[in-house]
Amino acid sequence: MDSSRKFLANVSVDCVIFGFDFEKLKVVLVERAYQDPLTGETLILDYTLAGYHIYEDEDLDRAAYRILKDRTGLENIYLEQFATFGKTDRIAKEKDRLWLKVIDKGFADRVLSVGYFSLIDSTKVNLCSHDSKIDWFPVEKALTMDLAFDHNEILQKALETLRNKVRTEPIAFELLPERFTLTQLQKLYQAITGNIIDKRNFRKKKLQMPFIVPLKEKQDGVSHRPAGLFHFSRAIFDETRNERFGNLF
Amino acid sequence: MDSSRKFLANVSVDCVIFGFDFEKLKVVLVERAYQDPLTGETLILDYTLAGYHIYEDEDLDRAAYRILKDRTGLENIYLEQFATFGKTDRIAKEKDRLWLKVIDKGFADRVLSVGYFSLIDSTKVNLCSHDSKIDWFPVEKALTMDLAFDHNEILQKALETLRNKVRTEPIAFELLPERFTLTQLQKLYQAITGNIIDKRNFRKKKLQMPFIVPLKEKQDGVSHRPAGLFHFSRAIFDETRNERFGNLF
DNA sequence: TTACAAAGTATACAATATACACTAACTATA
DNA sequence: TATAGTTAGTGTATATTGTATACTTTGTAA
Repeated sequence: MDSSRKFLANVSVDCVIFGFDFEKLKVVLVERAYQDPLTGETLILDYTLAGYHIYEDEDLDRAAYRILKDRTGLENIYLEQFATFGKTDRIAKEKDRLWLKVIDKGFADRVLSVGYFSLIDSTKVNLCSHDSKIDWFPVEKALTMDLAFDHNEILQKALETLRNKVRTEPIAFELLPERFTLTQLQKLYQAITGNIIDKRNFRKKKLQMPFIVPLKEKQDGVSHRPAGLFHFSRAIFDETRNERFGNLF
Repeated sequence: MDSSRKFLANVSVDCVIFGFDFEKLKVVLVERAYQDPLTGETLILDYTLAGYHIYEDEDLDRAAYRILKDRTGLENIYLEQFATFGKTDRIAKEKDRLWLKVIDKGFADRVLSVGYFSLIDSTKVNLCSHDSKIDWFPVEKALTMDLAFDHNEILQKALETLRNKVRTEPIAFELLPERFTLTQLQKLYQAITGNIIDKRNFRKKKLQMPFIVPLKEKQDGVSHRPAGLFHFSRAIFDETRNERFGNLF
C-alpha cells in the first residue's frame, strides 16, 4: 500500500467472489482473527468478504478491481456493482468495533460499503493469503455463518442479484472454464437457481443457441463416456442479441 | 436542516423521481442558478437531480426518503437504490467546481453518490420549490440536456434499471393513480419500454392476471366512450407469485 | 342525428415450454 | 476380453404462451 495515498474513512468496497466446483456455488471468505496480546485468548475469529476502503483519488470500480486482483491475482474478470450498504448500525457488533480499534487505521465507524460481485473460473485461481487465511466456502454454508459486519446481508443480496441476472444475461459462462460440457453448464444453472432442470429439454434449448458453439474435442481423464466440449462465443451472442426474447435456460 | 448534525463530506444521494402524464415518462429536475454577485452575469444555469449529502448518523435509505419527502411532500412511496457513482472526475466540470465553491458547505470534491429511483403518481403531487425552481421534464428531453455533475449518466442508468425491472416486477402501477384504465396502463408500458404493444393482445394478457382487478366504476369527464377502471391488488399478486413465469406485459 | 373518438372484442397460427425413458460410448476391473 | 458401472446423448407428443389481424360498440359534442 502506498502510504502517500489516503483512504476515504467513510467508504469501502466489498467483493463477493463467486466460483463453481462443478457441484456447488462457492464464495471467497477471508479469515479475521485476533488474539489478546497478553493472554493469547482468541477474541475474534470469523470471516469477512474480500474488501477494503477506497483511496480518495481512486475510481470506485478501480478499487473493486484492485481488491479482486489482490486476492486472486486475476485481471479482466467479470465484476459488477450490485448495491451499496449504508445502515448506521452496520458496524455495531462488539467484535466489529473491537476489530476497528485493533487494526487502528483511522477508519470511521460510519462506513458505507459498495458491494461488487465477481464471477471467476475457480479452476485457474490460487487465492492469495497475504497475512490472513483465505478460502472458498460453499455459498449455502457461508450464508449460515456469522460473518463480519453486515456481510451476511451483502452476500445474500449478491446471490439474489446473480440469480436474477443469470436469467437474461450470459454471465454464467464466467464461472466455467473456456471449454465446458453441457452437463457442467446445466449443473451450474441448477446450483445458482436451486431448481432442477430436465436434461433433454435443457440440451435441446442450448443446442439451438448459436453462441454455444460445439468444439471437436471431447472431455478426457474421466472414467466414463467423455462428453463433447463447447464454448461460449460472445461475438455471436452480440450479433444475435436482438433475436432472443426468452430466458437463457 | 439541523445544524447540530454533520453531513458526510464524501457521500451524497441522488433521487431520480419518475412520473407519468399518460403520454410520456417524466422526471423531476431542480434548477441550479448562480449569478455573479457584482455584475449579475449568469454563471451557472442548469438542472440537477434531487439530491443532497447524507448526515453522518443517517441511514442511507432514510437520506433518500428525506430528499424525496422534501421535494414531493410524499411518504411511503416507491423508492429503490439502483447504483452508486464513484468516478474520481464526477465533479470535474468547471461549473460544478464553481458551484461547490459558491454553496460553501464544506463538501469534499470527491463525492460518491448513491442513486435511487422513485416512482410516483404525479397526479397527486405538488413539487416543493424551497429556494430553487423544480419541475417535471420529459425523460427524453432531460437525457439531451447538459445536467449538473454526472447526472446524465445517473438518469440513464436509472432508466435502464426501470426498463428492466418493469418486465418482472409489478412496479409500473406506482406511476398510475389507484384506479386506472387498461389504455393508460398500456401507454405507460409503451412509454417506459419504447415499444408499441398490440391492444387486443395486451388486454387479453392483462385480463387474465388476477391481480389486475376490474372495478365497477367507469372513467368520467372524457368526451368519448368512458373506459372501465381497474386497480392493482398487491395482496393477490403476492398470493399468486408462484404461478407466474412469463413477463408482465 | 350525425360525426367523432376511444373502448372493447375473437380467432387462427406460430413458437416455446414441458413431460417423459431408453440406448450409446467409454472406463475400469474381474 | 467380457462385464459392470457411469455418464452422454437422443425424440415425440401435448400444453402453454405469443402473435398477427379489423370491426363493432358506446359514449360525447356539435
